[in-house]
Amino acid sequence: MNERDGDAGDTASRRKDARRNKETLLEAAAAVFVTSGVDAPVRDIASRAGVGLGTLYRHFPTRADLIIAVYRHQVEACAEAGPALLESAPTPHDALRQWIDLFVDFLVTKHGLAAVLRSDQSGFEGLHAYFLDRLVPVCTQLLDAARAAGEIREDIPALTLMRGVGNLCIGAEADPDYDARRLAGVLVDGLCRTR
Amino acid sequence: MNERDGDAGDTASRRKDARRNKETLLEAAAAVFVTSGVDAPVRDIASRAGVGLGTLYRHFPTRADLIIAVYRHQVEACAEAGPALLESAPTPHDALRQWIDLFVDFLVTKHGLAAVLRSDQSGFEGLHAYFLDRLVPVCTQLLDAARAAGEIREDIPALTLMRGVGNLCIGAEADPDYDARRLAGVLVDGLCRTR
DNA sequence: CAACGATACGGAACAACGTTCCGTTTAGCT
DNA sequence: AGCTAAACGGAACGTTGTTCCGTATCGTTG
Repeated sequence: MNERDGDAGDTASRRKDARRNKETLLEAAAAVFVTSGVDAPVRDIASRAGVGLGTLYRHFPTRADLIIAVYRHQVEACAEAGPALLESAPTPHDALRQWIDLFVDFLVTKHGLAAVLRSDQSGFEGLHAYFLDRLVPVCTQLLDAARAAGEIREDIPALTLMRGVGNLCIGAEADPDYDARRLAGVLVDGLCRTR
Repeated sequence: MNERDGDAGDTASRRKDARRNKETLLEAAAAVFVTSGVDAPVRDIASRAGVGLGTLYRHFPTRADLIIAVYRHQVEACAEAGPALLESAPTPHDALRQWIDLFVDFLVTKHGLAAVLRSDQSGFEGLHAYFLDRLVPVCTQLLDAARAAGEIREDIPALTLMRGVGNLCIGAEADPDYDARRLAGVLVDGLCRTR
């Protein structure tokens, strides 16, 4: 819970083998995630890193911590894109739409990440919480701006929208006929106050 | 695959203990599903029915077959509601909206059913196929009618819409702050050609 | 109605998973 | 060099879904 900020701090360990192993594990995990998805067995990652299971679990007490560590940079980038888009886009609603596109692309790119984001599976509360803590405020900002401009309906909270978009992305990478990006676009369109 | 029609036929077995056990299993499964969700361990269902694992697996070779059998009636009702709504609703788009509401209610009521509908998990292809075979044609009919009336955009296939709505329902039963029904409504709104 | 063969039964056993635990090794300070 | 705290590996545990087979039982047939 206190690992929320910067990588420089928590990678610090007295022993350099520990630091090296953590790094190796991150690389191995990233590699395995792209080939087998985030559901890949923990053992695969450990063996790919040439490391024991105990080592993996000491560095990343739960599978969620590993996923968070692997994708932290990209989540950060997505979060930072929010305010930027708000300035560059013609309208707040356009900014929102573009940001959602970013978010969708991120989720769809990682095999099964979206599926794992629904925290009802035990052990993933951490992942869920991290995503929400970092991205919901950004989404709220975009939504508020669009609301203030009178562009969208007022009764959809950021958290609901994000969970909805996240859910829409589930299984998107497996099936080319299911276009999660377009569907998310439709959802954002539906936010507009018409009628 | 040939279990698709009527229950009267396939429940027929020479031995009445077999028939009785199948019935008991269905009741036990339904009961366990409402308390523990469709993810409930198979052993729970078998023991609740006072029956061995082998018995359960002989009657329902895969967990999906069990789920299908338990919910067949309700799926059927949902499917039949489609054409009816098309006649009773003022516009095709209204019919579509109401039908989606029905579909969402069905999914949200069953704990975790929506989550399990994404067939990427092995063993659930059957469930996925059953739902799709039965409901996609209905949804297609509603969509076509709305398209013919010029009410909605044309580039969202029924399958995509249904998978999207199904995904939106994932985890809805667990968290009162996540309103899948409203979100599905927004999605259907987004289908309307505006701008 | 008795015997027999097909059918169904129960649950032990297997495989795959995440996670825990602990005896062993080793890095880095004194 | 020696010592201790830290990190290591991987066997072992608990929980899944699923398979398998020796045993019990039903329904028919002589």
